[in-house]
Amino acid sequence: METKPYNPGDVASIFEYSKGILGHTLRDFVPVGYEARKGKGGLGEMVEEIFFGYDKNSNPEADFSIAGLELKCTPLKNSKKQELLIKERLVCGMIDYIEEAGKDFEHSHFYEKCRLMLLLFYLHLAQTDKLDLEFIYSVLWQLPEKDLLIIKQDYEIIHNKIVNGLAHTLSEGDTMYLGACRKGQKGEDTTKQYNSDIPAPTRAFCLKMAYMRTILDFVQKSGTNAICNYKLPKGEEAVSVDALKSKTFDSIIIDRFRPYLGKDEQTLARELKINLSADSKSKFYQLANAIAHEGKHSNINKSEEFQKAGLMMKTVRVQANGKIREAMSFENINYQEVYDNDEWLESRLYEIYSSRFLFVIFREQTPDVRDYVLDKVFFWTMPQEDLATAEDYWNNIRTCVVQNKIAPKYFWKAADNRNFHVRPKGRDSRDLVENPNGGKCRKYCYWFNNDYISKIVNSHA
DNA sequence: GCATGATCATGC
DNA sequence: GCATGATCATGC
Repeated sequence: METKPYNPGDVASIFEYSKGILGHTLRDFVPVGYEARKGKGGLGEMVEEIFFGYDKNSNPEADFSIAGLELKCTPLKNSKKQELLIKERLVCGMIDYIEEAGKDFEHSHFYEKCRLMLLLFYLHLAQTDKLDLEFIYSVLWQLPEKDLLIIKQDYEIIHNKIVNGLAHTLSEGDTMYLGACRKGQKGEDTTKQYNSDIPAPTRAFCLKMAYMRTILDFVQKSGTNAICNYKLPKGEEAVSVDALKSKTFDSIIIDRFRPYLGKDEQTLARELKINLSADSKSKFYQLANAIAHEGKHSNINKSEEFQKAGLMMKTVRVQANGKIREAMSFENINYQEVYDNDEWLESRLYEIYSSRFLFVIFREQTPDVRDYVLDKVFFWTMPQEDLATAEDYWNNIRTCVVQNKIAPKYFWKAADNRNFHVRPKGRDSRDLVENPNGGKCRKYCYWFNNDYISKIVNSHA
């Protein structure tokens, strides 16, 4: 048997050896006359063959199966500011609905292969031969115990839908870290599912974008020599490991609100020991944050789990007449991002709108008295059909930005009644930002229309 | 009365 | 200084 420059049965040895590819492309190692593989998975196979000297023909088994290690190559991209960004969610195996229905988490393909991964981040460049892509980071990623608890809960949510013949209703927004993402030609392929005749879109297990970003964040902060298992540098934890052992993440959060349901602003402020300034525009958010975060001063949207999951808490006020007075704003449109990226599924807006939301509803008791009480709390994700509308919305925004038409008359308005609109959001009218077409322009942000929020709130008892 | 544009407190 | 999470304020 051929000797390798590393010990194929030893994780640490493989990891050490892998660092030799950093700053290089496969071209630096490729033998004369090597025939490049095609397709998306081709890069990983070529790394095994060319860099690790792995002979597929003599051993068709999984990557480094002796060491229990899964090799994954995953792309980064450069922003216009030359920052490295995650390009894609990490796909961790197609889901065969029929086969998966008979499994449990501990026997799932995901658990068996992805608990311990050697991640090789490379820089994606369009129209570039795979042999010429540069490898940037190598990280040995062992899913931390706490993440595994959440991922197991994610798996069970996905598995339940599969078993109940609801695979066609799966959505990446159903779950926290482990997602069931669409896969296949234009994301339109369907396949046979378990326990139902309804064809379901083909999907794969994946570690979602937000989770991948925290891995990249870890690598960049600790250097490529570090072996996983880390604490998120900023942001406190929302829930403890111990709590996750007996309850789901969702129920832990929801249960924190129960003792406060029906209570008004002043009572909540008193019980939560918060000094609210009367003219704060985000005082209901502050109250909700104190409840959800168990009195912690920090913003729960910045907590470890909310960040890793891309989960967002939003508060809504419902007037006594049942109407929602205010539309809901999201972050400012990053014109450069919109300008640079022409893929809806890779857009920041898609990430925001396909993420999970924790809605906290306050309801006015007496018309025009503003005596709001905490009314209800629920998790929500945007339905597929609304995401399709969101794609049109994003296409319009992108056209506006690319054609340098960054003004209200070109954007969707609330009056257009299409769920979403664009409106200013800045310190004041002189608050400007760089226009990718040159010069400066006003700040605008993404919004939900009032009636769209109404629909969401009313669909939850 | 509501859609649209304008603006604010806060925290990092 | 600026992003965040919003609400205010006015003109149609």
